[in-house]
Amino acid sequence: MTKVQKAILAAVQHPEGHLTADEVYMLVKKQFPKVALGTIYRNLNYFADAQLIRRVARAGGPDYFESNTSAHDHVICSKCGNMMDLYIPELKDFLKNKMQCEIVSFDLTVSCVCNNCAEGKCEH
Amino acid sequence: MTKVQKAILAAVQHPEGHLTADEVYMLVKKQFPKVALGTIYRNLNYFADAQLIRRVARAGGPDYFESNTSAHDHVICSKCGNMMDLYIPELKDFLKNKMQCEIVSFDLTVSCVCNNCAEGKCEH
DNA sequence: TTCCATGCAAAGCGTTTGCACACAC
DNA sequence: GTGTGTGCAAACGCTTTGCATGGAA
Repeated sequence: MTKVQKAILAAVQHPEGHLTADEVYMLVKKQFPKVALGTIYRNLNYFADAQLIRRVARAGGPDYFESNTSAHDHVICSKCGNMMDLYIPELKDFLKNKMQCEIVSFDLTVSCVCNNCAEGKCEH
Repeated sequence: MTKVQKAILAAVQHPEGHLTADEVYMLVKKQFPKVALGTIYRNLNYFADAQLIRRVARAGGPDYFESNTSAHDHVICSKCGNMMDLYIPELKDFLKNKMQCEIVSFDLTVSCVCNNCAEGKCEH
């Protein structure tokens, strides 16, 4: 693995972090000023295919990349836009009972006002 | 309301239909050959803002537009790509109990093999 | 005449890709 | 030397936007 690749992986591996390709780009650029955005994308896709990281595709905005590859969904704060992990282990079975076809996968994103925003102390 | 606007609305109002802007464009073009894609988008957005239709945003592909504005989610067949409506009335309360923040909205898309594809008689 | 919807084309955004170079082994 | 990762720039798909025209009231 290349130095650049290590830096990209390290950037994404921020725990609980959900970074856009551009944010990864900015981080890696500090260490390797000549790195190209294409390289970032190429390697993020490579890592995602290899299941080392997970790509969280979003409509109407850039995709996010996260190191948490375990099955989970996401919450996005409608005020600050911060993305957080969401674990609902029972959801899969709940859905399975509602469908009349075999579930291949599912994608849930909940939008809500995060506690920090609700308390007016959000730093995002 | 303009003739073009009526044609756009009529195209989307296909029951159970989920059309991309481009598909609407093709349909309206039959009636108004000089119509522009920008006009399609402008009016689809206008209608969506007015709650006359609903925009179903998708990551990694064009958005869909549907006339069904009631609260519901979607199933997409992983084989043929056909999109269908999904009604799970209990889902909202189910999620409400799982979250520690106030839900603003949520978006669920289930991917599965539709019955037609499973039986090998899918026309899509 | 006034106004707003339209056609057209250009630009926008996020992402991918072709190509030649450069580095590591 | 051989090969694969890289920088760079162009192109991509979908969508939005600026602007001048045209049609309806």
